[in-house]
Amino acid sequence: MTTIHEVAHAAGVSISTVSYALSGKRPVSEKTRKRIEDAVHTLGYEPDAGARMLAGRRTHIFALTEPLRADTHAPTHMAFVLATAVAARRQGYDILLLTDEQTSEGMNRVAASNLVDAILVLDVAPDDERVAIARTVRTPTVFIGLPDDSEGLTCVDLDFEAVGHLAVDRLADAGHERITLLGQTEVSYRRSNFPRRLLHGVQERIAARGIALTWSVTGAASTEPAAVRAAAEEALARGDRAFIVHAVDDVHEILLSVLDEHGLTVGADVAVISAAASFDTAMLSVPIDTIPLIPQQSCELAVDLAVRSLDGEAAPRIHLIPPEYRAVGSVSPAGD
Amino acid sequence: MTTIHEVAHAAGVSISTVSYALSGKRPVSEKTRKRIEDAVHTLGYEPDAGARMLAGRRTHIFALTEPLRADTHAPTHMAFVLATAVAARRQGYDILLLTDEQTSEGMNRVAASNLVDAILVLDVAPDDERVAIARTVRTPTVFIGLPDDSEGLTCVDLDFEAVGHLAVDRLADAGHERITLLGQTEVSYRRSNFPRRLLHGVQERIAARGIALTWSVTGAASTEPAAVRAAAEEALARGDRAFIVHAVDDVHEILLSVLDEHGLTVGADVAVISAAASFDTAMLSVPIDTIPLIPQQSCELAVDLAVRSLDGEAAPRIHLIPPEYRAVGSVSPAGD
DNA sequence: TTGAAAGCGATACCAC
DNA sequence: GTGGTATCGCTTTCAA
Repeated sequence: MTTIHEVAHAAGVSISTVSYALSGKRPVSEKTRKRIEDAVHTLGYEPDAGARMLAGRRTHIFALTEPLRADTHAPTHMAFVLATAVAARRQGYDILLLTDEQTSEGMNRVAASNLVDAILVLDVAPDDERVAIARTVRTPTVFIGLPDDSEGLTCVDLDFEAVGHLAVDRLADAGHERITLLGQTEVSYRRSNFPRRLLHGVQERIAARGIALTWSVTGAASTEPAAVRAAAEEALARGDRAFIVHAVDDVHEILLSVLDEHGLTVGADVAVISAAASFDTAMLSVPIDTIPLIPQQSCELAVDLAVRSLDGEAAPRIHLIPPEYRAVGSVSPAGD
Repeated sequence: MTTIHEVAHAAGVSISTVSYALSGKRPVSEKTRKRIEDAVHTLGYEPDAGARMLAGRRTHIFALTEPLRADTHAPTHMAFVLATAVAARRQGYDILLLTDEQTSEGMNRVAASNLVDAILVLDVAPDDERVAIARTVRTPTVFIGLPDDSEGLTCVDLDFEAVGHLAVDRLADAGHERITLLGQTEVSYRRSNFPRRLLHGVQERIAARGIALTWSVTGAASTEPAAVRAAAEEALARGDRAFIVHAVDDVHEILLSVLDEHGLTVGADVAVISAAASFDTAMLSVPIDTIPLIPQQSCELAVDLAVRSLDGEAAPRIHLIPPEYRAVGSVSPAGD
């Protein structure tokens, strides 16, 4: 195993110079730096993780707690995990996985043993038990999601209420006076809080703009596609010609096929907006305007906040990411 | 931060006794052990991870490399990650995530820096680049999956060929002479090797038993359900009354609904076996005999092998897990 | 059955 | 701009 001593010897300098050359925490002359870098390269030197943790006060590891509930949407969840890992790595951090069954035990353990520099919390529930732990632990913690009680916490999330506002505004501006919201599964309105926040945003804005709303909870599209069809059919029967879809990709496809069966053209006869979807809506059979939920955005910001809090910057606060509207032509004036 | 010194002081012993009491590597009298345990408990002591890594030669961390390809089936993949994490934790190990973009770089880095005790490789491709790295690195590596060239490696996987044999045998024993295999997507037959192995097992056995086989590649069920329907319809038109399904849950459901539309009763008019599925086939609308792929099995064995290889046991070799048939009545004699 | 002390391999302070 | 060295907290001989 290559140690810093061997590198120092090969480069003809002391170990402290090697350390400083690598960390950049002290100026090193151009030539010695070059010699050191060469030695590092030819010897394939990589600082020992344990020694670095012990001597420095950084482990260069973040914990990621992810409670995999039965109703977790795997693709979305994976996108968040991946985005977090990539963002962390770019800042020189690795990700240590903390799964269920060890949620509280795991957080306490990694904190007490100084195994990680910070903890990132995924898939936050309204009454998340990890909130209490985050408050007792010394290790900086960043929530990707928003619990009901976020007092004193650092949280990052898409501004779902603003998503609701934005969606309604677009449809209202296009002249629609009746909107159907195809929502998530019933259970997700209880277990998570972002569906509620989006719904709330929508309700606020329809009230302000005098618009009629019908909100339909959808079942899991894969197991009960009939429920989604039924909701779509009823909406059309009611005369609704504007849809906000806050659901998985399958639900979008079902809606699109129902519209197609009725001979309705998206963007002409009927308006559709996909709200807070994290999959690529360009993959749908018909392009749909979208107000995307971008995992990379939330996760990069979360990692940034974690890093900054290690440097003493960053006071606890909630960071709501403003939504962005991406038009591709699925919304047009009503009745045109 | 609580250190081993404080624990030793509180218990009135030396730090070495504390260390031994906790590791159990040296006998400690009952009373002193009790005193130490009490001190540990009241002080909330947890050994410093960095110090432990440096002094001991174990980090108590396993790396898990998971290349998330575009065609990765998220739920299955998550099941494997989760199963690995749980199994590792039970043996006192945490999981460090190594994603794409850093596959080779990551493996080399964690190995060179002694960050992990072993590396677990998920989602193995036939010509996986991680095979070469595993051979150059000192860190013990266990593959969960089987690459084409597995010389000198430790691999764990379901015996997919045996799954093929078993499925054909059951159908043949029930008197079926014509079988349709609804397989995976085309791309997975190129990118992975377990679909090929299952197919091969099926082909071997139908040849041996003189049975006619039609193999259909299915598209992604969610985006091209029509392709799956078509394959099922053709099979019925051909007169096939026995199906082996090696695909995601959606494909199963489509087949079942086609059978239903034709007035065919599973287990009476037609035989269906689900091969190597990792989801719960009891959740399907009609119960189906299954030869399951159990992530927990592979992952637990893999973790076991990793742990054992640290103790110098376990020589490199391939571990194929024998398949198991679970009958629920979806297979019966042909033409009855 | 228990204790003293020598490392483990970095970081970062104190000198020069 | 560079070098010496105390230090981090634990594991593990070596001794008693």
